[in-house]
Amino acid sequence: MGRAPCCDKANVKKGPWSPEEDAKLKSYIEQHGTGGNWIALPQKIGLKRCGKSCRLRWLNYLRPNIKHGSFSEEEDNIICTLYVSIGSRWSIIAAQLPGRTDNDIKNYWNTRLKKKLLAKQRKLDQPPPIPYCNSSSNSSSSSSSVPQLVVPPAPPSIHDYDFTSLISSFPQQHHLYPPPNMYHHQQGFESLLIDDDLSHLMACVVSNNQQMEVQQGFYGSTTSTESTTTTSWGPDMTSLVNYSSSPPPPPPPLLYQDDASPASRYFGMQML
DNA sequence: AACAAGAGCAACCGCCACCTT
DNA sequence: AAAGGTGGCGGTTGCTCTTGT
Repeated sequence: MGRAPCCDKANVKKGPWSPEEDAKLKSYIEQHGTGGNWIALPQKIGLKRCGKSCRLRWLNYLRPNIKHGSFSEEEDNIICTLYVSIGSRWSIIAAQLPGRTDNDIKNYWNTRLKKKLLAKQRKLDQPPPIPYCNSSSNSSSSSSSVPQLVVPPAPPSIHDYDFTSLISSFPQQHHLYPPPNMYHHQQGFESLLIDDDLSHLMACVVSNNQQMEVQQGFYGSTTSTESTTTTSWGPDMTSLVNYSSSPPPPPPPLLYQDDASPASRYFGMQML
């Protein structure tokens, strides 16, 4: 059975709102509130609009203290930082920017900020190659603790993301969420860890059998002669890395302070 | 001046979670 | 427990304005 529409589509006006409609809606809500029922509201005030449309118009345009106009550098940084850590959770991002709506931020990201970041990244010099460790390689059989380096056929460029500038823009407290960003998705990464001096990178990938594997390497200015190591999680983290069909549910956001240990400075994984 | 392409943004659509009955 | 109603959200669309040719 199909879902009943929230309103009579045939008798509902669509498209841009007129100043009269705005005035009606604004005046009513300011005097009476929404009454807790957006669907019934348009009939009450004689608007031929869908209740959802009224809600959207109020939240995104009419409600007091809405901030219109260009975004500041600080707002840019907050949006970028949160996008990297939580993805396109626009309502959560909007909650960190008083006066901005999720729609505004979403539009801003899609039309400008994304391009701005890409342009910034293109300006970066050719980065040094990232050493990769193939976790399936037989590195443990070697007497040396230095594993064999494997150059992937098509090495993903971590420099597709400007982590340095993103991390430098972090506020005092850091929100941690598991969702990967666009880059992670493209490369199959589930999460990334970068330590304090930005020289070491740890990436979690999910292999075909849905086992999570860890690759660790060096990043940035560290000399390419440094080795990488295959890492396995400690036993207390097994539940995080051994799942059979679907990723674990996202934990609530965590906070850590700037003086937290380097190991805690990571994206996407909850510290245990 | 006219047209095309691109950018910006308001609004819509459809899905999902939660609540109520 | 199941079904229906509503709010909330993210993705997408399409209109308008600006810029380039």
